Formats: sequence, structure tokens, C-alpha cells
Amino acid sequence: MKRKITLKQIARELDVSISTVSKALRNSKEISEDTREKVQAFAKLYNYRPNNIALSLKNRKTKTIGIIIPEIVHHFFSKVISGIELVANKRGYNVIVGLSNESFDKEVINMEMLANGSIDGFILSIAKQTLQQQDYHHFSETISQGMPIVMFDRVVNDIQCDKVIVDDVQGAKKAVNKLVENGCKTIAIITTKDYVSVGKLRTQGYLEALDENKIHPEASLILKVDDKLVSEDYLDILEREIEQLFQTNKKMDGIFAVNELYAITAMKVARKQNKKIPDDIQVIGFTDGVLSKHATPSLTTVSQHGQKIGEKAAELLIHKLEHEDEEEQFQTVIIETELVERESTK
Amino acid sequence: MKRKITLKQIARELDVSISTVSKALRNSKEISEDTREKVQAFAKLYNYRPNNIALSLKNRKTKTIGIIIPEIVHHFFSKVISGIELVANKRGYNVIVGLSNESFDKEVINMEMLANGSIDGFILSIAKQTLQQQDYHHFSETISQGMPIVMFDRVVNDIQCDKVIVDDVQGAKKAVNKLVENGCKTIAIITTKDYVSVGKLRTQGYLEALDENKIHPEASLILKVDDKLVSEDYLDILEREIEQLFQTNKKMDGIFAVNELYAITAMKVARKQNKKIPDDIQVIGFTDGVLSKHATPSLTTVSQHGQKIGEKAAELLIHKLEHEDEEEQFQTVIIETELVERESTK
DNA sequence: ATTCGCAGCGAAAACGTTTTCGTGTTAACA
DNA sequence: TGTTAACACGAAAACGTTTTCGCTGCGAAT
Repeated sequence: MKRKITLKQIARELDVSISTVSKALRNSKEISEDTREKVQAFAKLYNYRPNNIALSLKNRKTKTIGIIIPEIVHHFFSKVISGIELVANKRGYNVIVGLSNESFDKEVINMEMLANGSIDGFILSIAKQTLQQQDYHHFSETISQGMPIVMFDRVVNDIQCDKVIVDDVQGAKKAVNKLVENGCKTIAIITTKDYVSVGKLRTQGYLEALDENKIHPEASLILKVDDKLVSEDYLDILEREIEQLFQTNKKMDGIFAVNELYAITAMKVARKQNKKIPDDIQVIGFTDGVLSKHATPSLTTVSQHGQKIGEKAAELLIHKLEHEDEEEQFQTVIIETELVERESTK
Repeated sequence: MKRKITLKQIARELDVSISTVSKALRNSKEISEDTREKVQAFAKLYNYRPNNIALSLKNRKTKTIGIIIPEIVHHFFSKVISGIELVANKRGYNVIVGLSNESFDKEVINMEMLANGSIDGFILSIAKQTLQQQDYHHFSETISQGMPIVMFDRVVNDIQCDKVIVDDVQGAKKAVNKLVENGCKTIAIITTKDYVSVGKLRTQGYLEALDENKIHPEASLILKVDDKLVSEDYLDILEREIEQLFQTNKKMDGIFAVNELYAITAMKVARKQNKKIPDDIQVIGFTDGVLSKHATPSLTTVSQHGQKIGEKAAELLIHKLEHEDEEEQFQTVIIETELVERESTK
């Protein structure tokens, strides 16, 4: 079990100084060709690689990006990571992941763990609990210490930083418009309580689309699910609420759900009630995950392009890291949504 | 944009030496109560946190675990990460993720990037391409340099290290036995080509279970899908091969699929052929993902407990890291599978 | 013979810690 | 008064790099 070899050891073996070895390996013209070859051969033989930690300390750069997300077992977030990792690696960066589990405390702790030198900057999506408490001091402190942050998806206006978001309003409008085009007259929305910004925005898009199509919105067609309950019987409760929705709205012929799970569950309920999809009722979801693609019938969704979001976020962060001299100015990039049509719509 | 404060700056401000500051913050008895309080107050005021990189360099430990997996957009792998992260964080470790994308080269590069000081040890699952080429030099080199590795799920016998696996053979037997119990007479398997170890093992379990139940295996009932094709029309091809399976085996009344996707697709094909699930034909999958839970009918599967695998792997690695003195000996932990019964079986 | 320039190399500082080993001051003791 | 012990603190090394600067020796130019 030989430890990794260092410059010092090479220097000792070859009876030259550490500086000479370092320069020889970097092909400095200061070193004679003789010595250079000798050193390089020796280094190659012992498979020398510069120690990253020492480099990080010296350069005060770690070439590592910290990601904080609410959970990783989630198609959208893992897509985003995948995108971040892609461009990060291409530009010589590593990626270190922290999970907040939607908890404020874990978000803070995780950020503190990473902020002390381990990384050069953050890419993050805010935990639900943080959004509720509206306590963002950990973000502003991090930024004021000179560590850039890029937020994606779940962002907040109070913090000055780069952001990558999806046009939720527009995406929702695309979905509802599609339903209208396809002849739906009574369109429901299954959404979340308002403190989740994306739920709120998608609801807004739904209302705007109805308005533009001169359809009068009805309270009974708007189902706001409390997504705080993550218990075992969450699914049951969800299903029952949706059944209720069907009961009170017999003429309902279109459903827009703000996520995959709600949409899938709606289809399940529809089937139970012997409604044919898409003939009797059409369904559109949001977020293009595995469920949408493999459900039967497969689900028409508004795709958010998670991978692209990750790529863009990484680009923004790396740009900021490598152009610190430029004057601070923050941008908010909007990734276009796309309506992916499948079998759940006509 | 004030940079993070260091010991040196505190020392200068308070007109004491760096060592004094360091000791004062660690509550050394060497330092007078007066000075201690003064230093601690100042440090608190400026929110001092020791620089992780400097600590890593000094201690030659990073308190960071490197994970290399084939892909992250995959329920099983993200579950595993989630498990690793859970116990790692609890024990003060961070987690840094590299993706191999099933490619040998990316696996090697990623490991090299991390092995030069960035991490203390690896937890990994081997890329398909690596398994095919059977080139494992990067693993043995890493290990011989004193960096411990824990492999999970896709492991290989040639390498001496801790391993966490699922009892694939046993899991497959559970599934097939269940089908037999439920009255199935003609049971097919949809599996992968043999170089994927898990596919091979699950096939073996299938055969063993048949044998134990005195059922004669038939070649036409064994469908080996080539999972190298990851193209757009992958799903189409898969579907057609499964249709073929149905055609040639009219009496087939049970299907065991080695993953979720194959199982879901089998159910889709069954529905097309107007076979009722589970009345005409029963289906069991492997890996407990989102698809299984939310499919209609929901899918009976052999759950692998990805989270537990991750937790166990992290425990093994951290133990090895913190007990380097103990004599080397490697264990292979087997995580029990569990048959989760849902609607696709009687 | 003196100066100059240059090639080739080494010493040392710096990044931010922790820790070992002094060192000076004061109080207590014989 | 001289010795010792306790106390409070600082200097320096070490982790592994990179880089600046200085030094040495030698051939060429004056």
C-alpha cells in the first residue's frame, strides 16, 4: 500500500530541488532538456499526479461546484444534476451534492459545511420549509462572502443572484390552450397550495389561459392539494380528493395537473369512473418524467427540460467564477417549456 | 464582498500570535481565560469557520466520499445516493458525485479526478462498458494506493474490496415461486444479455426456481434483450420483441422481468393483446421504482432497497476509513430483497 | 583581464491550519 | 537571594503545490 508520490519524494530520489521537479513537469524552459526528461520519466513511472487539495489551497480555488437540492430521488432534480455535471466536467469542475430534504435546517447546515473552502460556488433549489419561513439569511451571507450562487426552479426575488427558471405561467397556458383547442369546455386544475412558487405560477397561467379563451373560472374546478403530507396514505388522500373533484364536476372534460403524480392519479381515478382517456376526458401534466412516458395511456406533459436547466445554471456559475473581475450583474434565464403530446390528449 | 476571515487576520487584529488564536478557539487550557474570551468573541462576531481545504491538507483527510455511478437519472441509483448521503452526513462526511454514463473512459477519468486528494474513498457501481471489457486496472490501482473502495450492485469478483449486493438469484426465485404459487404454468423471463451480472444472476434464479418446481425451462420463454441500444426507438424494438414473445407462447400466463421497464412494457403489450392482468397473465418486475408503484395495474416487484444498500456501503467505507490500523479484510454484505405484492399478481 | 548575459538550478514564501517545543515572566519556596 | 514550577504565549514545522527571485558558473564580448 504505497501512498501517492509527491514532488518532494521525486526531488529526493533524483537529487534535485522541489522547484526543479515542479518546473520540469510543467515544461518550463528554465530547466535543461536533460533534467526535464529525467524528471518526467520518473514521474510517469510512479504515476505522479498533483495533489488537488494542495492546489486548491494555493490557488484558493477548488474547481468544485456545490449543489443543494431538496431531494435527489426525483426525476427532475436528477436530470438537473446530470446537466450540471455534464458542463462542469467538461470545464474541469467537480460536483458535490448536498440534500436538504426540504428542511430549512439541513439546507443551512449543508451550505455551511460546503462554504468553508470546499467549493467555489453554489447551484441550488430552495427547500419548501425555507420558502415557507421566508428566511434567506444563509443565502445573502454566502453571497456577501464572495461566493456566487445560482438558483434554479425554486427561486426567490429577494436574493440578488443568477437564476434559471422555467416559464411556469407560459407553460401552464400552453397546456390549457391545448385543452381548449382540443375542444374541452370544462377544464380543472390540480395544483398545490400557494406557497410553492411553481404551483402558484402554474395556477396563474391556468387562470390567464381561461381568461384569454373567455372561459369563466370556477372555484370548484380548482383543487389545491396540500403537499406537506408526505405520509404513507398521501396517495389515498390525493386519490380521494380527486374523486371528489370528479363528483362535483360531472361535466369536466379536461384536467391540467401541475405535476406528474397528480396527473397520473387523475387518470387512475378517471379509469375507475369508466371515463375514457382521451375521449371523455383529456389530461395534461407538468414535468416530463418517467411516469409520463410509460403510463398507459402515456401522458401529454409540459416538459421543463431539466437537463438544460442544469447546463445553463452551470454555465452561469462557471462564467461568474472565471470572470470575477467583471462588474456584478445578475441575469435570470428562462428555459422554454415544451408541450410533449402523447396519448392522453386528442 | 469581504473574504472569509482567517486565523492570521484575527491574530493581527487582536495583536496575538496565530497559535494563540487557534488554541483559544479550541479551548486549550494553555490560554488564559481573558484571551480566550476575547478571541472567541471576535471570531464569533466575524463568523469564523476553519478552512476545510487547509484542514484536509494538514490532516491528509478530506472527510469526503466519492461516488461513481453509471447514471443518476435512475430511481435505484438516486435511492442509493440518498442512503449514502444520509449516513455520510451523519458522520461528518460530504459526498461528491461522478457519473460514468456507462462509459469506461469516463469512469477512469472521473476516478482519476477524484483520487488525487479530493476524497478519502470510493463507493461505486461499475459501468456496463467496463464490465464488458473486463478492464479493472483503475480499481486495483486506486486500492493499491491506499484508497478504499466499496462496490455495490454491479460488482466484480476479481477486485478485493468491500461489496454490497442484492441477492439477485434469491430475489428472482422469490418472484418465480410466487408466480408458480399463484397458479402460473408457463412462465417467461425478460432479461438482459449475460454480461450484465445482475441480468445473468436473475436468469439463473429463474432457472433454479423452475427446476425446484419441476417445470421444464423452454428456450422460447427466455427473452434476452440487448440493452446496449439506447437509441430513440429502443422502446419500439423492446415492444416488438415482447410481442414476438407473446406470439410464440400463446399459453404464457406469467412473466418475470428483470427490471421495471421490461415489466411495464410487457403489461402494455398484454393489454394490446387483450389479456387481462392479473387474470390472464401475471407480471412481476425487479427494482422498486416509481413506475411500479404508479402503473395501472400497479406492479408486483422484487424490491432491492436501494436506500439500505447506500447506507450499508457508506457504513462499510467510513468504518474502513476510520479503522485503517485494523488488518485488512473484506466483506460482502447481502441486502435481502423483498417481494412487494401489488395488483399485477393474484 | 574585466564585465556582461544567460542558462540552470535552488531557496523561500505563500495558501490556512494544528501542534510541538521553546521562552519569558511571575509567584512560591528553601 | 537563588531555584523552581506554573502559566501564558510565540516560533516554527508540516501538509503539497507554484512561483518569484537570487545565485552560481561559464562563454562571449569589450
